[in-house]
Amino acid sequence: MNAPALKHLRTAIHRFLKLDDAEWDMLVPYTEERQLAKHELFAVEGKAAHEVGFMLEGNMRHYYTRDGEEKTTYFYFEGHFVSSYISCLTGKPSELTIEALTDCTLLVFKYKDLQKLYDLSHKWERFGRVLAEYLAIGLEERMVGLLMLSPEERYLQLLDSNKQKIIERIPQHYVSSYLGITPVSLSRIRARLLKK
Amino acid sequence: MNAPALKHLRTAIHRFLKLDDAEWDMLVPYTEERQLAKHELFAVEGKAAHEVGFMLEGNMRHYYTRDGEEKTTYFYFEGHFVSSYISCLTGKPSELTIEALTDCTLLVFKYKDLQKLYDLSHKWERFGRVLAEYLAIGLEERMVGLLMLSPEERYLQLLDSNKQKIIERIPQHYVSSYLGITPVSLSRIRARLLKK
DNA sequence: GGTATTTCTTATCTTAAGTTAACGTCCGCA
DNA sequence: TGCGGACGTTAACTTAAGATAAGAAATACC
Repeated sequence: MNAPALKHLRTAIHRFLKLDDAEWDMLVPYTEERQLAKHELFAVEGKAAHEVGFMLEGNMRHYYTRDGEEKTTYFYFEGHFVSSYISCLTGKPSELTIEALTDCTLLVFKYKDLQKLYDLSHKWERFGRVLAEYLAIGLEERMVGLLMLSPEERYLQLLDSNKQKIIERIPQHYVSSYLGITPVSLSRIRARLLKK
Repeated sequence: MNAPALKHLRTAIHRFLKLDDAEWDMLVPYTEERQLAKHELFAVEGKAAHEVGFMLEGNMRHYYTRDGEEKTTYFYFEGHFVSSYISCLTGKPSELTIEALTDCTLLVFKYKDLQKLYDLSHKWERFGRVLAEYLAIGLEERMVGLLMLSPEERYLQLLDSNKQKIIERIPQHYVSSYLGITPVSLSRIRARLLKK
């Protein structure tokens, strides 16, 4: 077992709620470290997803496909959970694909093992609740941004976030589709902002 | 106690998970029926929210305010839960206002009472998880629609949903801001569609 | 190191949405 | 019942984004 990796995960979980050692130990045997090479996939559209990952290193994106075009709607960074979570929850085929943008290191566990913990432990069930609540809060913020801000404002907001350095290293056409605009449009917005 | 109202709520909860009578009875004493007149508010921007409602009758909207302008981002219908849920979760002041669009009848309970149930009962904790997951799934769908569909497609999608009849009775400028466009724009889209 | 591919920018043209304003209709309320 | 305000439509104009294409820059890969 990779102790620093597990410690990293435990710290991340503790941002949601504190687990005592016994509770934490329930998860450990189910975790497995995994490497993904750049461009490898963690979830594939059309296939039901069964796993949840925790990002130790690297970053990933997820995208939907429409009319043959990929629409990137989310990025994952170090310290985040990564999963086609809705597919895990519903058991239906994933509507999205998750791709490694760089070489990545993950801790992976199966969703059904997490469900076992939900069954066995009220505390883990609570973790599941708080995780879903956290997810919902993030999605709500994102949605409000899409409804209330212009593409330019959304881009500035993204740069303001603490992920600016990483964003700058992500291919721009992925960022543009995250913002809901075309790559050409983002390029123009950037040119406009430079002049100011 | 209003038995049909409670039955309606129980049925709605059972869509998430089944409660036995003892579990259900834990909630009942905390519920209270409430009438809201058209234009009355259920949550107010700037004030922390403490309540969760269940809609027995009528419909509501929630909106954010920006530059003095109201942006409607959600509608609530009969059989839905209504709450400034994020404010309840975080304890922070609500960023949104919830307004009755028609006279409404609600069953209301306090979020802190729900939290008590979370503490007392694994099963209720699970309800909280499933509710949050349901919320997240809905928000994800909404977000993907905003990113991948044109305003016209979003409007058609909204009409296709099972709420068409109700949507048609909601003032159009609320619908337009739900779609992320101006009232003028929605009016043009409608004119365009009529010609087809 | 050099070639091929991907990515980003720039330009042109088209299309649609934003803005503002005018007008008609409907509705609530005095 | 009549007045005032809210709502929806239409029109004219402005602004910005989409589509397409071409070229430059960066990157990947042999």
